Amino acid sequence: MENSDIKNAGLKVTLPRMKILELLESSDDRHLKAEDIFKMLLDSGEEIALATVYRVLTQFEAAGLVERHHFDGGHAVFELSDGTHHDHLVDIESGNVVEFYDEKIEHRQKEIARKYGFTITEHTMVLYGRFDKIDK
Amino acid sequence: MENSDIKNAGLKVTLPRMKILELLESSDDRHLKAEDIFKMLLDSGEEIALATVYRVLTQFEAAGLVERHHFDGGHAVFELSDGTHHDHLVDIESGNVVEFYDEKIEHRQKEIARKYGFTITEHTMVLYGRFDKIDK
DNA sequence: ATGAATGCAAAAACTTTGCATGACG
DNA sequence: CGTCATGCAAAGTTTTTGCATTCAT
Repeated sequence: MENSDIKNAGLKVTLPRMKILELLESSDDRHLKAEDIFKMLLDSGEEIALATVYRVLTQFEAAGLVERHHFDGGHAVFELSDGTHHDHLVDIESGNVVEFYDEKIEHRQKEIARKYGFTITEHTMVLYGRFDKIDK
Repeated sequence: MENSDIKNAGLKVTLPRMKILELLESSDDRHLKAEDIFKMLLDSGEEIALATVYRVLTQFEAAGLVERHHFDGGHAVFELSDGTHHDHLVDIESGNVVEFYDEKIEHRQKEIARKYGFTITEHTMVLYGRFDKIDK
């Protein structure tokens, strides 16, 4: 259960934290803005402040529970981290996000870092574009 | 000269636009925040408004003259586009940015897009980390 | 009980916009 | 000269912070 995740992060198990974590786990859309989360929680009858959402997400990020991404658009999106790294395809029309992982790219990134004498702590790759229409 | 760039973009050649373009061309740091540009111009004695910097950068971006990136940190950085695509190494301590281009990665990205039925219009790859200390 | 977490409101950081004035072609 | 661009200030967004109150342990 997710309570242990919160505890392991050295955080008290509070209602807001549980609700946010539950929402991130159950949401269809894995990539949510703070405001999305805030509104979804309000809609489901929770009492929560937007400031709390930001604070909790920042704590979860520090604990490695979630990842914060800055896709184009000037706002951050958060996703539950699943331990494994992955990159993103972002549909510039719908905003839909698809995750992918490619061993060749990961490997090549390491080679590049070595070439530049660079130690990677984190990396993001985002392909912006459109998913082909499936006209039938 | 850069005046033709501005004209080709369908924009009047005004002092603010020229100064911003000149600064982007001459700056040591190729990646600047709007506020950086604003302050640098003020420091060099120009009279300009921050709003103008944002407006001009947005126009330049639309014209393909500059690129806007959203690295981690909640603010956009702008760089003069040189026609060729490249990716970035960002030093998480100093904020220094190094550009690189890797044919293998570009090629692999296209393969991935094809696999997902995705048409890429743009893409960014950022490696965050540290440049190895060169202790002598 | 006591230290941490929350809610609220205010503020901060970044960016956009309305409008009167000024400059380009 | 007409139109487009600028400056200024105000407003919009997104995110952070201070403080009194509430909650978890």
